[in-house]
Amino acid sequence: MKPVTVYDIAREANVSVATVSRVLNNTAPVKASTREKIMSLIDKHQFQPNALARSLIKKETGMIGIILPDITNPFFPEVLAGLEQEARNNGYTFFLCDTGSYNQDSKSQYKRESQYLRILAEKQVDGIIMIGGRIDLQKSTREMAKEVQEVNKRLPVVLINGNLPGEKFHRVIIDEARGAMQVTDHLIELGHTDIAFMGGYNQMSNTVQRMAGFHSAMERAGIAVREDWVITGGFTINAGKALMNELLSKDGRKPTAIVCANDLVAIGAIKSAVKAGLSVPRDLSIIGFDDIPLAESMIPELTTLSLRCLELGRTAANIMHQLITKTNHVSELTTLQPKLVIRESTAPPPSHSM
Amino acid sequence: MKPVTVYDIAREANVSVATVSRVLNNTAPVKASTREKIMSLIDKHQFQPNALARSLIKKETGMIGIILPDITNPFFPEVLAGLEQEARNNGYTFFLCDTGSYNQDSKSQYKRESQYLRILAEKQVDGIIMIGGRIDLQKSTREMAKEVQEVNKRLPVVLINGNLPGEKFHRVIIDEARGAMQVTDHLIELGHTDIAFMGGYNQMSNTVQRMAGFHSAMERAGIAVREDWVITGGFTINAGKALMNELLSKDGRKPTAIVCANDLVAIGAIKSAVKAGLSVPRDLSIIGFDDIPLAESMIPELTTLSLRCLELGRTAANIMHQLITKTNHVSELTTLQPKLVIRESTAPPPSHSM
DNA sequence: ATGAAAGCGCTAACAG
DNA sequence: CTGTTAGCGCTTTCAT
Repeated sequence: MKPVTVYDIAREANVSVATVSRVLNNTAPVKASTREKIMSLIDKHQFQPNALARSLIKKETGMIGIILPDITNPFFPEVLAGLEQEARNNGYTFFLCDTGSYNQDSKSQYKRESQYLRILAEKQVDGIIMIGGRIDLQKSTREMAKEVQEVNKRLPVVLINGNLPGEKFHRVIIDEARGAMQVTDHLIELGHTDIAFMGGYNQMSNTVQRMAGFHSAMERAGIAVREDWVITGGFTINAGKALMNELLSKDGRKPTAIVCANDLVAIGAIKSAVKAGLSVPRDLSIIGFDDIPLAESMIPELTTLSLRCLELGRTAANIMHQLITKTNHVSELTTLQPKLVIRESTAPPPSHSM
Repeated sequence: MKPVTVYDIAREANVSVATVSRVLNNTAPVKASTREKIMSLIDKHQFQPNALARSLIKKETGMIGIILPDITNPFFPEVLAGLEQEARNNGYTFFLCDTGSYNQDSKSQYKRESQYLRILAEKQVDGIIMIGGRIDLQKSTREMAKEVQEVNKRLPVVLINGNLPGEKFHRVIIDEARGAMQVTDHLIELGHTDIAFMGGYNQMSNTVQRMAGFHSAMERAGIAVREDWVITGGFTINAGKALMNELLSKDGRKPTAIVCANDLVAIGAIKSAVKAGLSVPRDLSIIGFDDIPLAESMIPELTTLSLRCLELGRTAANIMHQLITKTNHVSELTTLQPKLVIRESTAPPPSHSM
């Protein structure tokens, strides 16, 4: 069954397509009676204007592309929810492009990002938001940056919690180094001195920033960092488990507290620690990063740093909207401050007098 | 800066647009030398064909719309990942439409579903996949069903784990009643007789099915169900907490085991139980439903029923692809069998001799 | 207040 | 192997 078009409506209403278009878009006054007639015809035939044709001429699609590495990591849905909440009111819909880092080598992940970048551009999205992936790399190749720059020339690109060298991008980020300092300070204030850092990847900028914050807090407190207590290996629960096992298997003194690269790692770490017979936080304090919804539901409830994912998403959506409509000048960088959330997984060290 | 079009390429290559189109789509042989020339021009100008124009004429967009109620519930990202994995290879991209049930009354959720249904149709998606929302309702209004039927006439609709009255839809579902029976049987085999059911909503079909499975397993074992131990109130961690508190505050005998409507509720229930001084599973066995990734990472690890989310997504993507390409006849209903995953949150009841 | 006509950027006959 | 031409369904001047 052939879809009905403006022509069908126009013919049946004895008007021109222009008039139909006018009532569709409220773009010019139309006599009440003809408007009525057209409206009822639209209703009768369940007419739905073809958005492709409209977008083709109007040069706007109301579509925003999101490129992210792994939708099953709870951090991303949280940001997405923020994006959606905000952008919905402005009439945008989202293309979700998951590059599927979870079971891929990173090379194919970046290749997939390139693909999606191209596809989204071809589909004429009004803007692209990137989270994770190549924009989290400490050093991305010239080519990887160039691709995004090229896209950025044609349509607005907003980077969430990441960056790319070269030309400046619009970004909204959480001050991660500062967050890591807050987290570490909290541990230090509790009396800890034997503090480890766990998780993430050395080649990723978020990890480097978090580590940097960790280091400066330690330094400021005059505590030496034991480099063999700074171990990386991923952002997943399994990574946390493995890293904790690794840490526990080392000879000699054990840390009394651990700063984790994110909540998932912290959860894995707690898991392994408990399995090894340790009590959290009595024997070992563990602190996360992100504040995903599950953090509050762990036993013990996870002390962590809120990255305010929802606001991150909302802010990005807002900026994107500004960029698309070009209403005001938008500052290149928007920085949100994280917030320490003290719950149950941290306490004074065991040797400490209470 | 004006985007470059096939015309620009054609002019500069001294060929017609048709030839450019031919090399773009490999739709007819082109002399190697002219192909080369065109290719290099494409590369030089970073030409990207406008997918809107192409789709307008080809009547296919490679876009699939997904309508779901809450992306922050980990069940959905898991299904999404499955969809994406499968559909990516067939060249589809996804529109994510989150109706945001998390902080809305249900009325505005359904309104939002209607909106998205319309938007997706207008954007000419090749198909729509629905999960949750109105298709989970025990009784949906005539109107809600009609809307989807109307859409289903114009383009393929696939329902995941739900249904709608009236005209038949293509569906892929998990046998939830059977799953609830497996879960309950597991508890019964452990020696439990005082078993409660917790979570979900009475007006939702998934809850009703799960309850039905629970009831039939109990009946088959000759155990009477205490109706005041069957309590509903949502699918979230907070719902689980509240319901557990409610259960614990009741006078008289307490259940020794609880079947939860999903993992999130189970997590909340464990949380409250532990807070109340109970040990899981020593004092109380708790069993979930879904097997979200976090289930394995709880302490204790959650015994649950795998809904095989990934496969659910993959299967749906496959079916959708068949429907879109009309390659083979696709059976209306595809049923996946769930799988009991025994972990740590269930054990024999306390009074039971070991 | 309305209509005629010219595209938006591309593909697909049809002709050569 | 290549060019010409007619649309896809809609919006938008420019007339009237």
